[in-house]
Amino acid sequence: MSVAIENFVKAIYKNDKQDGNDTKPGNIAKKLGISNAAATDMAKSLANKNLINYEKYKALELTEEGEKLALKVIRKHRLWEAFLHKTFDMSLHEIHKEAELLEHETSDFLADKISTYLGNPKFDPHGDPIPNANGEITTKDTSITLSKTKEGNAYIISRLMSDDKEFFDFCAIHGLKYGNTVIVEKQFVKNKMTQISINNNTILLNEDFTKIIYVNEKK
Amino acid sequence: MSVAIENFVKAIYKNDKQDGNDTKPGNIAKKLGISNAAATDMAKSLANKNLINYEKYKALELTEEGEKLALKVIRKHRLWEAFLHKTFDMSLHEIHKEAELLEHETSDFLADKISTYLGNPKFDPHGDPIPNANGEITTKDTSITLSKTKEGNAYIISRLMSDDKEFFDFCAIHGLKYGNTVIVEKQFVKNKMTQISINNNTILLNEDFTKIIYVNEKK
DNA sequence: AAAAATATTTAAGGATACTTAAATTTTAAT
DNA sequence: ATTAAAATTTAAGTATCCTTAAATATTTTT
Repeated sequence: MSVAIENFVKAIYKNDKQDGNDTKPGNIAKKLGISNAAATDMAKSLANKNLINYEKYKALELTEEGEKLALKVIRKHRLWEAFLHKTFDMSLHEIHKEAELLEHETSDFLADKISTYLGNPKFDPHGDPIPNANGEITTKDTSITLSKTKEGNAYIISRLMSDDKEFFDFCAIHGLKYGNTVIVEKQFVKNKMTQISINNNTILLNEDFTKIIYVNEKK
Repeated sequence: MSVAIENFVKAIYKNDKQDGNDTKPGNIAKKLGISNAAATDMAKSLANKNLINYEKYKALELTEEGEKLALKVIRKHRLWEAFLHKTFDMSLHEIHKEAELLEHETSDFLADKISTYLGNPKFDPHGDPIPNANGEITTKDTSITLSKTKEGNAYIISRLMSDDKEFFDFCAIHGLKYGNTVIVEKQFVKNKMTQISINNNTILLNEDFTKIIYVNEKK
């Protein structure tokens, strides 16, 4: 499948299963940086290939085949991220950029080699789950966003759900990293801000960030 | 630049500097598996982009810029080959296939990371020279093809110049590998065959193979 | 040097993945 | 329930990279 098609099914999958956005053409178009008209065109074309179900004016739905393709691409993306992070010590933003390109030119054979080499990891360095070779993905996620944590508790960062360089740079500077511990000092409910302590520093995060940082309570 | 363009300049470079074929559109078309007409079209388009000099009915010539691009792609290809061979122990044929895809989606930044990781190697597992980040390539090659060796002498394999799976499979089976030693037992000049000994086995190679296996005399 | 063979170019056209602008449908507001 | 706003679709068109078939130029043979 072409790069455009792979990115299209990936965008549908992510909107649907991850970001909780709807999957109408306009939303997919925005995510991919193409016009609405182009998204409608692609939707028809993918329906012909039996990758999605398309009804005019309705949200786009992946078929079983379409979801399989999306999961394959996501698998390759996240395996590359894990690999580049480990092998070349590249930043969260860098690995995302490179993986975004490599994912489309990676054979299933090579993906399996990378996976084996890494010990078949279940999560990438952002904490995103890596589908296995059969397209099975760990979805049972008990973690919550920082915005929903309780004052006084300690949490372990489980996921940094973003593609944004500024966010990753911020995280790198302040030690917000997969596996690290944060203490929630105060929830400013009205202002939708959260005050946390990490590495003995206090920082105040607004909703933009507390909604994409996932954590598990530390016991 | 697009995949098609990168492959086009690469094909010109290889025909010209490596395989000693001429670089008229027809020859490039054959190498790339496209029609002659498509090659002519591309030639005009690349000339517009100042990647080649194009005169009707003449051989295609890379401009300085075009050669730079070709060397960049070749660098990425050969770095990937070296990397995949070392890290995942993949065969000569497999690394070629994968590198053929990855080469177009690899940033200069990542290429340099791979190079550093490998200790900035000058040759890939086929013995092909790897251009450095400035596009400089080791061309002073003192090696000769097996077809030109002398009876009774011992040689070290320095290069297996091919993209062909059958050839690589043959090499793998018989221990014909970069760095290994062969003894030339007999040259059948008339029949253009060469009898060699490797790992205490005697094998007889015809010209198809002796012209793409390069060696250096062992002292 | 002319004829035959070969290679290259031109011409016309197709598929893919986009664009903008206009028309249509859906959704939200009053 | 209309109307206004927003989103989606259709229509027309573009760029890239390919195709086959026909025209033209070059090269080889005699």
